[in-house]
Amino acid sequence: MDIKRLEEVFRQHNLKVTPQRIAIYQELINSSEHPSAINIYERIKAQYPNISLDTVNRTLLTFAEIGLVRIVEGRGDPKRFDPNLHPHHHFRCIKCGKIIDFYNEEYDALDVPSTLKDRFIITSKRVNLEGICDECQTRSD
Amino acid sequence: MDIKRLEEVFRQHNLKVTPQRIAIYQELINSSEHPSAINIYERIKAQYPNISLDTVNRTLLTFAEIGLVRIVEGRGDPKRFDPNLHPHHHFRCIKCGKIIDFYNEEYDALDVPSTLKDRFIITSKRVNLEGICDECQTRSD
DNA sequence: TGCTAATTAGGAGTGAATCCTATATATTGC
DNA sequence: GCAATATATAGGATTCACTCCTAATTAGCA
Ligand SMILES: [Mn+2]
Ligand SMILES: [Mn+2]
Ligand SMILES: [Zn+2]
Ligand SMILES: [Zn+2]
Repeated sequence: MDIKRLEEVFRQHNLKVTPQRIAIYQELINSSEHPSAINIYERIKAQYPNISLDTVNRTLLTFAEIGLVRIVEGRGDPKRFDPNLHPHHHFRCIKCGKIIDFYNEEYDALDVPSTLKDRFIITSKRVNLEGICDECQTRSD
Repeated sequence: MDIKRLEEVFRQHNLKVTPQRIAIYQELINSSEHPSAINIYERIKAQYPNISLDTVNRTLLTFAEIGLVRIVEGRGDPKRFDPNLHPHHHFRCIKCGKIIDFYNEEYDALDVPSTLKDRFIITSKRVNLEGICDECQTRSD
């Protein structure tokens, strides 16, 4: 998503176009490891030495609210953010915490059981795999 | 799982059989809403007024390590624990945080893509649905 | 029954997230 | 462009969920 389009999205949601918001989004799409708010905060300080963690965090949560990013599913540790809105799934390493995207049409096409569809509004369906990544297997040999 | 079997499991893992461990496990299987450590702590204080949160938390994490419970996947808020080890999946309400079990053989039978199987050791495969539960739909009408 | 290593209670410490509020700024209407 | 104003931000305080520390307790074993 280019900046023009990003600014449009902000305006569509009555969010002011601020340099901080743009920088935070850019930092997020420039990283592929599903960073946390603090990751983004540390990196963005090079550009904006005075930015506050609260701004980064609040902004990322706002992005999640308007559907511009997703919060990755995990097991209770710091929230990690994902700017990739294409249907995809995750593998998470239980040793090092790395989260790797993968694409799979069978998973995308899974039906939601009608007992659930009838009772709930389903807004997200993801397959999450966990295990030990290649690097961690080597490391612990 | 009855207490006899639970004590066996503890011993198999060289964990001492303590009343706290048993009480924490019982409290967990008596609840179906995937409670957090603090939920369990609050409830168990009726029985053990002096139990510490650290004990509850440490014990639940130990249980997770030996595979006696699972930590539910969520979006970064307090860890929630699940004593149900049968293959099953979760629907989580994004409004009230309720987590509901469901069983689905199609989901259980999903193949892991070989590109992942070759590279990683897969220890868990779950389908997570999110959305708005029936009660929250009514409430916000 | 006594020894020893594991476990616990309770308090301190940590780190992420959130709240508070004075200041700054993007947007709107002139 | 300029002023008005509603929104957003910085920075510090606070909250909350853990996590660590250590002395006292206890389970398991000889
Ligand atoms: Mn992703
Ligand atoms: Mn469950
Ligand atoms: Zn790893
Ligand atoms: Zn709900």
